[in-house]
Formats: sequence, C-alpha cells, structure tokens
Amino acid sequence: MYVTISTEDRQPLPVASNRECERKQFTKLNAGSYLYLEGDEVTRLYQIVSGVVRLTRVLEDGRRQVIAFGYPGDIIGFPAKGLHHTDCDALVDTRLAPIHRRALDDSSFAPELHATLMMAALDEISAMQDHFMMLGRKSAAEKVASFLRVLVARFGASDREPPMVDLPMSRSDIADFLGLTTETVSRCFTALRKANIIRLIGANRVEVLDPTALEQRADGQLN
Amino acid sequence: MYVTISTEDRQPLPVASNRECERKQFTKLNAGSYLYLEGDEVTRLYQIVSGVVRLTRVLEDGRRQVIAFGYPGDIIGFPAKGLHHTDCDALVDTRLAPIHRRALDDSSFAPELHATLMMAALDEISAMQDHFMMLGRKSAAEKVASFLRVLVARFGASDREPPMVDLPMSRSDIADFLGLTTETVSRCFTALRKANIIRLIGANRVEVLDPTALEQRADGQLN
DNA sequence: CGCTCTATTGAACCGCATCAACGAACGTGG
DNA sequence: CCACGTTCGTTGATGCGGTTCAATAGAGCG
Repeated sequence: MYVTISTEDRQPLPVASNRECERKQFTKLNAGSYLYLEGDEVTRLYQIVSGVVRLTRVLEDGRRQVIAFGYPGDIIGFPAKGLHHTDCDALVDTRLAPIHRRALDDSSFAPELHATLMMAALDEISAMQDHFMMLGRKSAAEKVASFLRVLVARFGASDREPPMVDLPMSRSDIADFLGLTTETVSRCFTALRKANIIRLIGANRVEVLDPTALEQRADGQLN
Repeated sequence: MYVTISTEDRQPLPVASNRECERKQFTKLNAGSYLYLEGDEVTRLYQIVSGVVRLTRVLEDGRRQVIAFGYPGDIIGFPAKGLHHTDCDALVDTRLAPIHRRALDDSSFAPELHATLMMAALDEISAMQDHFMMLGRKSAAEKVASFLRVLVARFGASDREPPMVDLPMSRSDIADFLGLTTETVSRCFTALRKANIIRLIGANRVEVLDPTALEQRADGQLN
C-alpha cells in the first residue's frame, strides 16, 4: 500500500500484531540508509512499522522516478523474477518488520500471512493504476492537489482541525513522484497557499484549510 | 503481463496447456465488446489465449488512461477489494481462458495455478513500475520508441527480417497509453519514418528497419 | 554568525497540446 | 461499381503549461 491518488482508506495490515511490536526487535533503518537496490535478490519482504521510505528507479542519464512512498502498514519488497526492481531508502528513521520470502512463495508455510501478502500485492496493483491516471493525464496543479489529498486522507492528523500533514520528503522527491520539476511543485504549493486552501508551516508541514477546494483541484473541477 | 517498457522477454504462462486449448471452449470476446467494467465484482480471472484487449480508466470529465494492453499469455482481471478497477474491452476478436477466482483467494484449491497467479501479479507490479518511468520522465519521442520496442521484443515476427509488428490499437489508444495526444503520436511515427528507423505499412503495421536506432531513441540517447 | 542546502520566485524558452484543415481508408447505398 | 459519408490518421499553425536557467530567500547546523 503506497501513496497514490486513491482516496480509499487503506488499513495497515495486521501482519505485526501489537504483541509482536512489544516483543520483537524490528529492523532499524536510519534516515538516508538504503534497504536494498534495484537488482538485489529478494530475501525478505518488510512491513513498515514506523517511519517513511522511498522507492525509486533511475535511468542511466540520471532521470529519476519515485515509484512510491512507503508508510506504516505498507508492505514493500515484492520480487519480480526473484529480484528487487527499485531502490529503497529511508526518508526518516524507520522500523521494519521483516517477512520471510517463503511466506510469499510457499502458501503452506504461513497461510494467513501468505493471503495477506497476496492481498497487499493486489491492492498495490490497484493503487498503481490510480497513479497512472495521475502521471499520464493530470495537470501539475491537479497532481499536487491529488498528492496532498491522499496524504491527508491516509495520514492527516484527524484529531486536529484543520487537518495537518507532514511532508517528510523533499520537493524534489515530490517532483520525481509526480513527474514534474521541483520549481513546478513549489509554484503549485504557492498557488494553493495564495488561494487560502493550504497553509505552509515551514516547508515540510501543511495545514489544509479548505479540504473541499483541495478535492476539487485534485479532480480538475476548477483551476 | 502487459505491454510496458520492460525489455525482458515474458513467456506466456502455462495455465492453459495445448491439450486444453484443443479440448475446451474458450470464452469468446468479439472486437469492441466489453469483458467487464470498473466496479464490477470479480468472479473470475482470464488468461488471454488469442487476440488483444484494452484495459482503461476514465475520469468524470472524459480524460482517459489506457492502463495496459493485454496480449496472449497475459492474465487479466486481478481484483482489488473484490472489484475490477478498470474497464476491459477487446480490440480484436479474442479468446479467453477463464480462471476460478477461488484459485487466487484459496491457495489450497489449485496450488500450482495459485502460484502462477501470484507470480503474474508480481510481474505485473514490476511491469507497471517500468511504465511509471515512461509516463513520468520520458519525452514524447522516447515514449513512442519505447512502446514500439516492447511490441517488437514481445510480439515481433522474429522469423522475419526486418521485424514487423501489428498495431491492433488506434493512435488514440496509443496516445492514452503513453499520456500524449493522437497528433503527437502521429508526429512521432512520422519522425521515425523520416529517419528511416521504421516503415509504416498502412497505419496498423510497422516494420522496424533499424532496431538499434529505435533502442537508442527509446532511452533518449539521441535528440 | 556564517555556511550550506533546500525552497521559492522570476524570466525566457520549448515541447506538446490545441485548433484546424486535409487526406486516406472503409463501408453503405444508390 | 462508383458516389458518398464517416471515421481515422496525418500535417500545419498557433498558444500555453511546464521546463530551464538564474537569482534570491529561507531553514538547518556548525
């Protein structure tokens, strides 16, 4: 489950129960550290317990695409032909619950976990299809609004009014996620700010003053 | 397994053996007919036996994104939360091998098939990630070249020299797949033709005169 | 306080979309 | 079989959204 334009609420999967959280030592990944690289063999998958990671791909000439941001509850590391097909590094200090690769390949090893992984993979396919629509058919303003909308829906401090979201990623990460440049992302933020739809608290924290207007911009209902 | 920029050769999965092909009646889908719509409940998956289908999503305002083209060997219809998340219709007359939904959800029902479906889902995730890079970070010329490259790699008549590919989809389908307009797609084809990289035989058949040059354009190594 | 890195803002350019016209392919009916 | 209409693809002219290049402002940190 990754950050996409989907508005569905995706619940963290119950792979790691609270009990386990208390007992186990999780894999710890410091901000900036890589968990794996494209081409590495997949030995285990991970569910993110806390923190945020970034999945990226790069072309030889340096062009980069952020495939997804991984948030708590998300499962990362699905193999294709046994290999990782993105790089993965942490945006902030992150804790991960490792999952046996065998749970994916061998359905009798851990049937419930296996089913959970399958569901996570299917959800991810759906989420990526949403992302296609965004990358291929939305304007810069719509992309940025869509991005904020998803973050608010999934991670907005709901006990707060107006809702607030953290942006642990840089403008350039957002740009590479949305297929834009940092300048354009910045301009879109500014436009939303000047329209009194959001308020920026520093560069990495956003208060959504008018969620309805944000919604409309995300779907291109006004400019 | 869908049409993406991936260059890997993807083999048709052995879900439907030759024996079965001869015995069974496949689901027949006429050109232009819909197999399912977004929001429909998923009751079965399908492996494409022959023909080509188109998976699409549309926004309320009519903007369309072609998510994938499904070719023989591909498995389509993966559910998310039990529902289809694209429309699916046939570009040409198509035969489909239906697959019990239960084979996906219940790993003990048909273990081998279940494993095959899992692998197909994982491959699809990988393929979609390739597509991200293309939608988000490639120029129009690179997109069109990448598209042709994949078609040649997967479906090019290999017994022929120079390689030849059919384009069962319209320019507008290609445009909606690549996040472009029909005019731009057409201009890119013309540019490749004028550079003697391809030859157009009618509008729906392409001979690749210079595969190496096509490769280079796909990766942005010139222009 | 000064250094560095990131974000913002401005100005000019360009790639692709848009709008429009034309041509080719195809089917239909006379 | 040809005249016609319709749809799809190509080509041209123009405009705009987003990139590019450049400069400034701000945030984090020693």
